Amino acid sequence: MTEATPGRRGGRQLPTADELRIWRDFIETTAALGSRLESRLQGDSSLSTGDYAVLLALSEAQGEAMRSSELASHIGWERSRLSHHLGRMERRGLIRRQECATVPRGAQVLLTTAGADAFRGATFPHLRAIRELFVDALTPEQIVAAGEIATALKARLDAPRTQ
Amino acid sequence: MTEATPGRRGGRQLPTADELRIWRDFIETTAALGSRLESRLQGDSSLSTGDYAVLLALSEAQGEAMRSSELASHIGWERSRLSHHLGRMERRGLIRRQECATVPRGAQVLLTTAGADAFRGATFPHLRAIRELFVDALTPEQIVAAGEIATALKARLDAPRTQ
DNA sequence: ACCTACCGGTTGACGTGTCAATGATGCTAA
DNA sequence: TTAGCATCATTGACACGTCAACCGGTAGGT
Repeated sequence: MTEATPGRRGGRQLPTADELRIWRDFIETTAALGSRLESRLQGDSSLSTGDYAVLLALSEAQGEAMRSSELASHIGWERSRLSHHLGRMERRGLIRRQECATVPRGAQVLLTTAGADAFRGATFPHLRAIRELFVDALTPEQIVAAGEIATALKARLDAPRTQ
Repeated sequence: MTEATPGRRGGRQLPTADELRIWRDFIETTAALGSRLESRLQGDSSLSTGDYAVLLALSEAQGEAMRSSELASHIGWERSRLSHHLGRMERRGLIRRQECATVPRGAQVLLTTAGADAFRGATFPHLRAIRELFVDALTPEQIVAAGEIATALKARLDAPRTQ
């Protein structure tokens, strides 16, 4: 729709100065928002957002357990990243790993009671921080717009041709 | 304005399910956009976005040189982070460091010719990637909205009380 | 039976980021 | 003068992410 006429808009190769200024504001602010959330979570619960994502997925799984690669695809991580992270979480006693009986070569990831406790303690302050720093910072219309922008950006990222 | 009546909106402590879904889409997509830009830049020029930020600042400085802490505050980094990064960039020959004549204990950061070349080679593909993945993915109205959202989020992040 | 190819998971190397501690230097006040 | 004290920059320890290599095992084809 926006790309119907390659004459004006599609012909340009580079962003304008205004577009570039908005781009920088946008990417830097969202990155800063992410790190602020990260450090709030860290201070409130000694968990990273990565820890939180893993614990959330395990909490919602039946038996509070999942196969490793299943967990990886559920939270959208590479297997290697998850393996490293699980190693660190295991050292801190948040999860356990054991061989999977049903699937050969599969590894079950189990929530420990310490992990479940940490997750429960982290949830409320984390959601409150999301509300303070994101929801309350925007008007309802802006929240809707943010959702639409995310959808549009995601569609472009997932599009095969543009790489 | 939005916060005038604590009855409906200000009274709630936690985000709604819809708000939370938008939050996740938003933060995950912007993070993915950042990493895609990162890997595009890496592939096109063997520079990271951190390298690019440093080289951009130095290119625009008179004499293609800046004092270290000046550079740090210009691109919004902690001095420690910059010091580590400059060490890696120096190993790759992109910059040089030397004692500053004017300021005692100050360190001048200088662009090398290799650094300037790398920056020149990286600029065009980087800006093109920004256009493809951000500008072209959004309607003009969405770009404006993205700028306003970034401004609102930044204002909240900078507000002292909410921390 | 054997070779190959894939699959699930781990590991190592390295770049990156934060935090806290450490020099090195100049300023200021007892 | 000397005892703090702030400032500029670096360093070390550690968490985190990606990439490529690896390992053990199952499955298919010959």
